[in-house]
Amino acid sequence: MPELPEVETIRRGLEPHIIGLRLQSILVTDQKILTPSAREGRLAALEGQRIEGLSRRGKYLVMELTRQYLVFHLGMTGQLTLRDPRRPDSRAFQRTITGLERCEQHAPDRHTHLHIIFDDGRQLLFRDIRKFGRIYLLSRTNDELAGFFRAHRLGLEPFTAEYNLKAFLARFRNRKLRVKSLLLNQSFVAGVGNIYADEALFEAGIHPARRVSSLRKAEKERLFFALPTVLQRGIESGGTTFRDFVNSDGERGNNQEKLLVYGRENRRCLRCGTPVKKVVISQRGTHFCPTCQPLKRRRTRLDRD
DNA sequence: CGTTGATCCTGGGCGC
DNA sequence: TGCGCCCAGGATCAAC
Repeated sequence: MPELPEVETIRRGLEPHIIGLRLQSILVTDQKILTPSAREGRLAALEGQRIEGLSRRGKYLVMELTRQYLVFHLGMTGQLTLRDPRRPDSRAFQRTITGLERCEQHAPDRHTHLHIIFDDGRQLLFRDIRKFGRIYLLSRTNDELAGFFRAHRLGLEPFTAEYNLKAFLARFRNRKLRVKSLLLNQSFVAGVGNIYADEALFEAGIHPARRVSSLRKAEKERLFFALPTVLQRGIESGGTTFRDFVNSDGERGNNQEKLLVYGRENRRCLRCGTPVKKVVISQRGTHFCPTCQPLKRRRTRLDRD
């Protein structure tokens, strides 16, 4: 479930600690998470390369090395944590109450599929219970990164200049799918997943089952502003942890306490008190307030005969 | 091309 | 206590 805010939280946590480090060795214990570009010993080429940058595009985390890019996608349950073997580990990846577990690194276990060992002895561990995560290896010398994102059809990047109202409105075209489905499509706005899609639609007062073609301009504009709002809130709260997300220090996020509809089925809407409903759209659990996000436009004086 | 639905994967929660 | 069942969902791919 790592979406843009969770990946950005990890990026910000790792960046100050790993820039400048040299990769000493890579240990792979499950090839499943490696795409063909990173398989069959190709990761050995990383040894000796230095980390020059750590960036993010949508839900992808990009480690910029001397000659190559190591690209991570965390899928549903992917975790990237730093570990110093000279320091004590937390006992296990136990579920803990938010805030209790502070800066406790975790020892590798049977779900840890990749170890990157740095020249100072520290390790970056990739752990992924459901193995939906993927690791890609790209050339940096003949820059394959832009082509990679093009091939994966990544759309507008929030918090950049390309995320502007004109480009946003242009991406609706004459599409017929439901607005929730559009938000989950990474070729629309990159980095939005199930949680933040529901939150943005609540923020914008739009029913998730609305057909995109039925949206009025004012509604599209509200959505344009709602998306960065909920994403920014997620980043500032250190990401959303329902079960598996932890930051690079092994800590849980706090944004689950700030969510307005996601995971609040049958509980009262925090704005109006109506019980929050949950339906399935595009095979995804979808939460909304039937009052704040009406499916049909309420009749107003102007609508009457 | 646009859209929908199956698929991958594991642990947790539930009913019995 | 334990078993079987079902659910959670991001991206990809097949099908229409």
